[in-house]
Amino acid sequence: MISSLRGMNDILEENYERFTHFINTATNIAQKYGFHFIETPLLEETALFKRSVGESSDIVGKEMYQFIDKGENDVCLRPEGTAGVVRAFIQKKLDKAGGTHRYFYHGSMFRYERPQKGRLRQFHQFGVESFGVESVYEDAAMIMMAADILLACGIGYRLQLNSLGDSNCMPPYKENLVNFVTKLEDKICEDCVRRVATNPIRVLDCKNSTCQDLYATAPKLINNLCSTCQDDFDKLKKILDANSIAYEINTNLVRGLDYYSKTAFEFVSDDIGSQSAIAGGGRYDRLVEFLDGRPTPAVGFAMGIERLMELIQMPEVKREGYYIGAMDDEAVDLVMNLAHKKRQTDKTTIDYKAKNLKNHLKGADKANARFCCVIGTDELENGTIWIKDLEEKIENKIPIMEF
RNA sequence: GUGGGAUUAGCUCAGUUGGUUAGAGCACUGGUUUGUGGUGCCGGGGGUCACGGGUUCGAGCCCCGCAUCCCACCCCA
Repeated sequence: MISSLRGMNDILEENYERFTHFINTATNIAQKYGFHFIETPLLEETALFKRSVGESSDIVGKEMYQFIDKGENDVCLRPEGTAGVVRAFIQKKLDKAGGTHRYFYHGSMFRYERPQKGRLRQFHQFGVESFGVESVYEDAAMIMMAADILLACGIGYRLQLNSLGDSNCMPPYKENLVNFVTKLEDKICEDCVRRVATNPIRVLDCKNSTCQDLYATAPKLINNLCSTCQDDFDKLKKILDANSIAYEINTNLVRGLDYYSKTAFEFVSDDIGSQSAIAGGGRYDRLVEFLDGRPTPAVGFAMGIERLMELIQMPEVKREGYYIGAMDDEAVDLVMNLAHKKRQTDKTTIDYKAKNLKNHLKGADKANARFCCVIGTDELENGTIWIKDLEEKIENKIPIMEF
């Protein structure tokens, strides 16, 4: 038997119901916020991700499905969605057109990681990206949209917030931190030594308690923001307060992708194990420029659909449509004919075998039909059909012509 | 990538110190004497015990390998 590749799952049956329910709910809400659907290719030039996500990130450094195609192009399966959307935005010259452009997308992402619960090699994200709005109100709207989607799906969460600063305050802070940590280099753990070289801010997040003690007096970015960043961060908190969105400040929250600046946020669930981030995003004002576009402010977030799936509260399934069965072999052809007619307007289930009434009622239950319709000898003779409303428990016979 | 655990029917799991034809519940399917369901009763199908080796007279059970999933690290959605 050939089975699917490691970390790559099929989505079917009950999982498909959950999956589509989420997509429909999220799509609906994104549209209410004025976002439009965008679809970008799964395969992109490798350079796109190296330049956007950043070569220092784990995603690009060791998790990409990268290969040389038959035309000798260096390509890879997208590990995240933002880079492709930004590329499309620039390619369509919307950066030069000006104005605001808001998109949402959903689809497969690929990362060559060791799978565990909530971490797959092919997984699905729902994401949104907003271009051209510098105002921090847009950051707040993003967070509110994500919160609305989670709420609509009945998913509980904790919202963590941080500011990563901008090109004014981040570089000097980073230098400051590197100096601080470098002095401790012989005392900190191996991972931290590596982090100093790749993504220094991550050391603050280290789980090693020795490291944590050493970093207690480390400079915090949140105390070193420039006035613009500080004002925006304060304003963001005010907007969220005014709209009853609860949050906690996590000064160690660092997005793993290099392109983020200023607002960074993460929605976390305590009910799905160690892979607890269910949505994450933030502002990325410099990314369009990095990818050769005209400087354009932007903000976005992405949600991990598989992680949300088991948290989604599914709406109660209601009885729907018709079930039609025959109690006599001679009636089967007629049943088939009626079903074809009924299917033009309603969901209709049909049993091809003649059975007694009890079994048809059982079948109608199993199909979760609202109406159980049966044709037996009596009905054949009189040209009628027996119909029972399984919810209201009302039954009657009507002429077949009126069915 | 590192360390640990698990793997028996479609699903959730039993399976004794290694010993005959490997079990249960649920699900599926059929019947239930006269046309009333979701919740009665009786029956039926379904397993290369993940896979590959080894030890043994004999392996679901012991040993080695491998795959997948799970947990932690790491990372992130």
